[in-house]
Amino acid sequence: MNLGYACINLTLQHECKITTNRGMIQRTFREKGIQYASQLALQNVRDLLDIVRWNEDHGVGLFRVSSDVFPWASEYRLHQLPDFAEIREYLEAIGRTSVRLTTHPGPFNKLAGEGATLQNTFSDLEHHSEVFDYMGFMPSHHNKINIHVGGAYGDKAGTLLRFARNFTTRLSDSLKKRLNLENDDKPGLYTVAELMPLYEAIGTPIAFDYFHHSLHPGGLSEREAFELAISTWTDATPVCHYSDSRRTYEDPTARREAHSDWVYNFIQTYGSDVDIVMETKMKELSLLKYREQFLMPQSSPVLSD
DNA sequence: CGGGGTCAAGTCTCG
DNA sequence: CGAGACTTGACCCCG
Repeated sequence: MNLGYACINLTLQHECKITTNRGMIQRTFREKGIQYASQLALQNVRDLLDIVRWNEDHGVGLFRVSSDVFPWASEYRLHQLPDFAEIREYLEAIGRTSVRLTTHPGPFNKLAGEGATLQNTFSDLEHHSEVFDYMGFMPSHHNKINIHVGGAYGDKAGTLLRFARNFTTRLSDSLKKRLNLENDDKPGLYTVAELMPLYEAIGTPIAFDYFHHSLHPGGLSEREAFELAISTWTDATPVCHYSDSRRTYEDPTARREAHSDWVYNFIQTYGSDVDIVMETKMKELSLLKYREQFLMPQSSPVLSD
């Protein structure tokens, strides 16, 4: 099992200002254009390599790449960036590491949407796939591009049909082989069971999100939903997302959907081999702490006393 | 250089 | 019915 975390390494961020999400507001992009976007992207990929190598050095075999590495990516093609040759070398170096890289494009991606929304979704998702191409990854769910269905539009079944049609007819083959779905935390959206027909229609595996499931289980036990979800991964080790509840463990006034800073419970995988992305606010720190608390026998209170 | 207002996109839910 | 959240607070201006 690989444990991983998402987008930010707090240790490197605080010690060396290493981050991958340099960006700019729209006005700055209008004023400075692709030239400046290229400079920021170059710094971002350089730092991404440092973060991925840090992960390797610390036995962290899974990492979610931020979607902010290329600022305003929808406004240009990667090969048009003035610094592209150098950027590409960094992407290739990142791809040669042993860390399993995944990504999670933003909530504006609506593959069941229409018009400009749908066009923007195609462009953003293909961008994520292209970055993985430059990293040298064969298209598969080993390097997943994880999204939510993104809305129900008052008609869950019809929305899934539109999603499946757009997936089948409008996406590149590489993207199709990388895209996967995730269960939602809101009652109006999709449980693992509700995503199964979509998986059966178009083959998009389901990343099981423990916390979302706890908020919106749809009649299945955690074990049932977990096992259903991991049964959909046929070309790669299943990925699950984990967080505890901030409201339960850290702040009774927090929203019920808020993620915790740390992990407080042993992550039950029911005997299956899965990879787990920790979606906790303390990032790699919560991962290191979890490993010490729950995975290293010598630190168990029972044995060390 | 620190603090605060502001910031692309869509949809849903909370307050 | 508007603000806040979502995978992630950071940018940018002003004092």
